[in-house]
Amino acid sequence: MPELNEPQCQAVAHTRGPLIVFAGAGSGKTRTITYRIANLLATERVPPYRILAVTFTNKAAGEMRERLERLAGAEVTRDLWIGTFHSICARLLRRYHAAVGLGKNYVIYDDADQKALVGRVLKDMGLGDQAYPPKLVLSLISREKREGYLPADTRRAGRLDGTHADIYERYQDALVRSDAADFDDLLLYGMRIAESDTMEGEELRNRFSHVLVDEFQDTNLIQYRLIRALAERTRNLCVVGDDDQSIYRWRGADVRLIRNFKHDFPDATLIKLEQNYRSTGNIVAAALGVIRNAREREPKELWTDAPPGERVRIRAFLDEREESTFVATSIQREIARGTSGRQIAVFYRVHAQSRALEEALRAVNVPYRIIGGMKFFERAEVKDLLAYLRLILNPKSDTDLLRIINVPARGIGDKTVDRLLARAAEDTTSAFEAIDPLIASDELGGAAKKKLAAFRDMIAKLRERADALRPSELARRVLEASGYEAALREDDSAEADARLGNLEELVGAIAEYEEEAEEQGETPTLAGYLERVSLVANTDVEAQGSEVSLMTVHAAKGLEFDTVFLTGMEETIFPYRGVDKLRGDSEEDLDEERRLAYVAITRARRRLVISHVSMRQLFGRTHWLEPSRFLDDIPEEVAERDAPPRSERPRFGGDPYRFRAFERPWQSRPSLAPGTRIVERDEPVPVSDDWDGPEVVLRPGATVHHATFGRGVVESVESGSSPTVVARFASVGRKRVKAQFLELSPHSTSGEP
DNA sequence: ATCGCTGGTGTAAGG
DNA sequence: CACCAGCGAT
Repeated sequence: MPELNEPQCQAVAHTRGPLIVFAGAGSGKTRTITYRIANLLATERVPPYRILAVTFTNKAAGEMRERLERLAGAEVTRDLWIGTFHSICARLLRRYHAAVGLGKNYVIYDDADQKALVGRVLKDMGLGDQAYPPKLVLSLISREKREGYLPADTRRAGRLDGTHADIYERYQDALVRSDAADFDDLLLYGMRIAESDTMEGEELRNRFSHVLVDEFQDTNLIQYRLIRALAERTRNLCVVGDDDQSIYRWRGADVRLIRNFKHDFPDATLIKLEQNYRSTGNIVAAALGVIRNAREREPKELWTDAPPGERVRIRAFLDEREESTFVATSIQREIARGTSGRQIAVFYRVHAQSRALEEALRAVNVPYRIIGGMKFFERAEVKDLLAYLRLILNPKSDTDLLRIINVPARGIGDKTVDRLLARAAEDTTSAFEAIDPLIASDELGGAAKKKLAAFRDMIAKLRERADALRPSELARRVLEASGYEAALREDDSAEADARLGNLEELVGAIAEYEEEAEEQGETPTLAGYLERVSLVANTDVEAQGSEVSLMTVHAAKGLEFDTVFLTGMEETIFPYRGVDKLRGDSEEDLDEERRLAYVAITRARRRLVISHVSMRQLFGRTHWLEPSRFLDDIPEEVAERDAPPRSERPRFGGDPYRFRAFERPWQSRPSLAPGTRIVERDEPVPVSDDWDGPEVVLRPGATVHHATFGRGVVESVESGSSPTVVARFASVGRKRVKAQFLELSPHSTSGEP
């Protein structure tokens, strides 16, 4: 295998027994994995259906399948088991659903469904939102599940206080009665079956001869137990990952699993892929500078043969508008020089940062795509149609029924719904099943009975047709029969138009699924489509044509681009410091932020531009922010900076803002202190020069605030060592004041209102 | 039953 | 700032 280096070859050639591969960023990991599977198929003659490969995203699964198709042919790859933990488990549960008490047509509840469900449980129990915030409750429940505890286990182990244990139990009961599973259930159920002493468990443990897990550093305990059980018999378990890129601790991933793999499998072969083929020397050096300071690391060192390339650019701006404009115009310039937008990405730590970037890109007509963020499948109308479809398939799903029973409005109000739920609770049935008995009772008025019956008949009728119709056709009938489409057509707002468009798109997507399924020789089914929809991540889409990609750093994992803009490199943003007091900034949290920065940097092939701002609008308030500490870890010789590292820079305002920003972010609005250079410029992009202090753009038209005079508008500026402005104040008229006594109002530099 | 307002509240990352 | 629950008005 001439295209592989020595350790890569070893990994490919390894066919028996446990194997752990530490694969550094850009070390040819995907190539190695695909070759290894191809080798198992071709040389070892392992039947494809005996190989299981777990990837982190559906997209990664698709890419791996494609690559293997080229190496081994489509007939072979079709039978391989490749997918995310969740999709693999969903697939297993299609077969083994009865073993965990699920029905054949069980539905998968997403976050919103979970929230609705737990909300109902809390209401039933008479618990207030303040004492038991649904989000917190759900995170506790999720933690229990991720550590393998169902309600009875939690209670036995005394892991939660009585009330929380009760909530958990009720919540889980409701799920079971709805014939539904949440994301954690998929994994937990899969693991339980795989470990169980039953026929099904036995069958599962004998099913695969080779198990491979990619991105193993982001695996949680349940996932680990699952694959360990699946590989138990042959012990042909290969895990691939990089502890330096472990960034999902918050959702239960345990980096110790990769670090301690050798404890569980002492005979495991250990291979390290340390040569980076992706990035320039300077980018690799920058990444190493940042990750070197992580406290715990598996000993290894990324290196490269590549020439240094250009320096990593570090740019400072006043606010996110300037930053975004700079990013947008830089991209525009780069595209003008011939780079495809598809080779360019903009990263940010939190979704909220995307807004300013979008505006700036739109202003210069650069096409872009947001990866992740508000998802298509989270739109109300899309969820509504899917809820109809799910209810048709699974009448027990109360969450779906409650979502659409009065959408569009059909005169079934809260009172009626409450009675329906009460009846369902009394009979321990689903809400749908409670419709008939409720109508038969005398609890309702004639009008309500009629409307309920009409709803029941509509769903029942659709259900009768469900098997005979193609899913996309059924979806169309739903829109018709429910009056949903008609209601939107009535409404002539642009919003209603957009919703109709989205519904059309959804029907189109279902039709697309049908074609794909048929191509693979499968029968398209509603259940099949719904499962797929539940499991696609919003990050699974990619940019098309010449679109620039915008995404969070988390979504960037596993991707690479010629040019990367890493924005918002400020303390509080990156490393992120929530206003949430429960989550402090433990060393572990900080380490994970550091690894996240490492992931971001290592995505870039040729050019890396890092930016940070002095003030940023967050949660509706202006925050004054310090440059990220991670910038200090990038070696001087590989960087080209606007401003010197924090340690060498005088603090302006005199106070340690980073600290203040953390404690009371929105109250720390320092004035423009001495040492701040005031510049007058029309060009919104600061240029780097020999200035080594903070820089603020202040020009006529800017709105400022003075402690005594209040709000004012700048008329002229005199820059210099003691910058002074003439401003007109609402209270006292025109005054000449030193800039250090002024506060700058957000966005005032634009000169717009 | 539905609309529309307001005031209080929360504000990371994703399968 | 954006969202939503809760409320009063229609």
